[in-house]
Amino acid sequence: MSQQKPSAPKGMRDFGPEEMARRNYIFSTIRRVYEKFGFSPIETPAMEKLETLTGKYGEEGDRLIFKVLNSGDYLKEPKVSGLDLNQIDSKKLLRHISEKALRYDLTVPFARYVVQYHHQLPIPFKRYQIQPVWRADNPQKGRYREFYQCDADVVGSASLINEVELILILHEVLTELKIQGFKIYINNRKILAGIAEVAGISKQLVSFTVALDKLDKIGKENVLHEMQQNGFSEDSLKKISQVIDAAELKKNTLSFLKKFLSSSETGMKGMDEVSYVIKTAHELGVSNETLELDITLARGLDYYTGCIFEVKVPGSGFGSIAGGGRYDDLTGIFGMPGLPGVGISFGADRIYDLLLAHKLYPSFESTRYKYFFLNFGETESKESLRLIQILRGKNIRCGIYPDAVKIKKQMEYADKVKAEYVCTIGSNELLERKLGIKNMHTGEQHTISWDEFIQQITQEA
RNA sequence: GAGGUUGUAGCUCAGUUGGUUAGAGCGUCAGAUUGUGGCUCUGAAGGCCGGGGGUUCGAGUCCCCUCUUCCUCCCCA
Repeated sequence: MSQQKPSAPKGMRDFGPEEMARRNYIFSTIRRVYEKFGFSPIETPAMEKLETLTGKYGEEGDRLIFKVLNSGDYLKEPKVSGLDLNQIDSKKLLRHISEKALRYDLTVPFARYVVQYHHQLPIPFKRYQIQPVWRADNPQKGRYREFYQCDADVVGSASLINEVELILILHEVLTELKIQGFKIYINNRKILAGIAEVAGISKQLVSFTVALDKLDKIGKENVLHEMQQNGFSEDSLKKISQVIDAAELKKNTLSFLKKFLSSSETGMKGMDEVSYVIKTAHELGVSNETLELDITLARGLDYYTGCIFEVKVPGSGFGSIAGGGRYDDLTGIFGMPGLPGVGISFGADRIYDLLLAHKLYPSFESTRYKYFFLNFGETESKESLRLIQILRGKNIRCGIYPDAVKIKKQMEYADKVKAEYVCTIGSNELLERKLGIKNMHTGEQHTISWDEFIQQITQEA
């Protein structure tokens, strides 16, 4: 190769016409359901101020935020900004060279939006947002550096009806996309806090949930071992062990937890919330197999405070395809406390991969042209264009080959773009005010006059 | 951030222990067919073997660095 092969940056992709047809199928399904449930669309910019984003996603999350370099020569006058290059680490340097970043998710920009425009928003405010987000993660299966999230959030209402409705949305979208065997897992941060409280490890809540989250991957023994290494007492481990046993049995988990958490006010509140949500969703048609309490579900985002959801297709080979949860004080960080919120997000790119791997797409036979005109030269093409405009006036997809090249070539092109009919106005047809029409499926061909053709089209339309 | 893996024609890939002029299929282009696609046949073009450095008489092949692909951990959608 004489030149460097061009390519998109690491972890970022192009989408051709075929891929766009499939992606739009996913987006339009999600959008349709969101709107049916009364959500309104908004968009926010690709970049936010760096300070808006940092500290919301945990330590790991902060590392994965794409920072955008300031414009201008920021090293030119270091004294002005108080920058001493001789004694500075990269963290301190960052503040001086970057004050914008690409959004990491859609929830935090939305919280910023709500605080900024709260005076003109109907509260509770239900919005949906379908836009790309960026994470400086290492790409791998189902993981990209640029991917689309499809969020729906309700702010300004603490009612659990919102949780139930979001579950109904998850259920409806995934059912419409014909995804078999998806499971909505639900948990509540208050339950996790309650368990930690009863086990006497409230202070190590994070390391507790991180270890517990790995249960289905590494098993009970290893989870307990990891907790032991983190310095949990024997007594604590014994209690946690009981919880794990109950969780793995998946039978009477609810009644066990109600007993186990009876001494914890927070834990009991979490239980009440989850019980209500599961029961109500069930009454509204979400089956028990689809919606399940999973007390090992933790989720990494720092801002969740109540119910948390995650959707997986067990055995599909893909990670979670949707997630969400309640965040009761996200707007407080931006100076507006007391505005609760809850939301969900579909990972469109993972759904895309999953539908592709399981061959779940309907066929998108998109013929660009119903009538495709060949180009025989200047005078002939003008007549073709006149007819084409008449057709377009009747909302018929049609067009002409722009150059008067060899007919064979034009035919090959018409075949490639899957035109239904090819129309010819050459010198012969021009003289007789006629037009050749070839059906590209059957290969049949006939000639009719221009007037007849227009008449026929008008009748069909 | 840690570990592994991949890179050869537009695409998918061969290329033996280092040894002449790096191959195939598909695609592209031209012709068989002067105004008609798919099928067939004939022919042609197309490569600094990801990039840089090194070992060697000699490197697609061995060594180092870097980028990239895919995967695992971490974390996540």
